[in-house]
Amino acid sequence: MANYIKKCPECGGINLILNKEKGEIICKDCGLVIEEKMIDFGQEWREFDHDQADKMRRTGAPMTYTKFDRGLGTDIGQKGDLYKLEGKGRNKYFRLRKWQYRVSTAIERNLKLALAELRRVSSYLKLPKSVEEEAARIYTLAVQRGLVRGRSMESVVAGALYAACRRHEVPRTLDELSEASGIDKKEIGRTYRFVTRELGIRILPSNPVDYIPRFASALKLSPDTQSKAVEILEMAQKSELTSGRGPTGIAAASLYVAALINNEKKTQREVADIAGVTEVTIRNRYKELLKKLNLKDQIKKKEIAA
DNA sequence: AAGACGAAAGTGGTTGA
DNA sequence: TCAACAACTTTCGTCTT
Repeated sequence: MANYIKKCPECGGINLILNKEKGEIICKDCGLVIEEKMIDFGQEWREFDHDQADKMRRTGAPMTYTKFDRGLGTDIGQKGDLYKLEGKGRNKYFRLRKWQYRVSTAIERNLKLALAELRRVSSYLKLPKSVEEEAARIYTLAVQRGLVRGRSMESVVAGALYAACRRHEVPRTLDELSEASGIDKKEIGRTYRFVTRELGIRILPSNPVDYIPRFASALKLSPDTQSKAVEILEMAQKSELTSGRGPTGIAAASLYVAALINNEKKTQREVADIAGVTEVTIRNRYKELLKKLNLKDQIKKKEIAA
């Protein structure tokens, strides 16, 4: 797995960090995110249950859910799968099979359109291929279960993408999804919750740390500040300042404080815009951070030194 | 003049009876 | 199903640099 890029185009630094899971290469010297869309070296699928496992584990040519006819139309309820199912799963499959027989052409048409849309949004957001795959799979499952009925195709696509991002710890905010897909934020949230609940997809609360590199890069903060922010974030988590709070707000506040400490001051407004929260939220988090951790000292010291 | 701060009122979502 | 509730936003006035 070679690193194709040897030097940072921004600063010429050679200190490049490869983040496999997020599909990112980050320059350690200037913090520039060089490549976000690179191939993912890890396992790019998740297995919900054993028949999924059989389908997804593979030797030989890869199959992909981003192609509309994969997993649909031709092979639901084929012999091999049925033997491995029992009870509820078996019934479900019989049901699906009958259902699918009737409307398979409609589903195919739907999928073809939806996956085109999915690819469009995904590339707009520069999401790793692995996330796109996951989203495609979620969407496929959703269609098979008839969850799209009564909802716009686009919103389900957006919801699936959002869920896929979360599962792969490459979180995008609802705002970003909304901008990319042109769907109302609330609508995405709604379908996202609905789909994940119906499909029994368990999503961990997103970790604020995952937002840091992207925000830091967008704010052109030094890698030093970036790691400082992560440090602060970890301290905050230990002090249980993070539970129940919006992860983006916490990430933003940590960055803001880190920037202060490192004399790279950004205004609250700037940070707030990038993170998609308001200044007020940053202030509140910021206040809590100062109070619970003794960061005050660190900032004071800097002021005196300066 | 711009940024930081905080109070007050409003919004959408979750929770628990 | 409804009301209480927490988190977050919007708006606005005041203080600081």
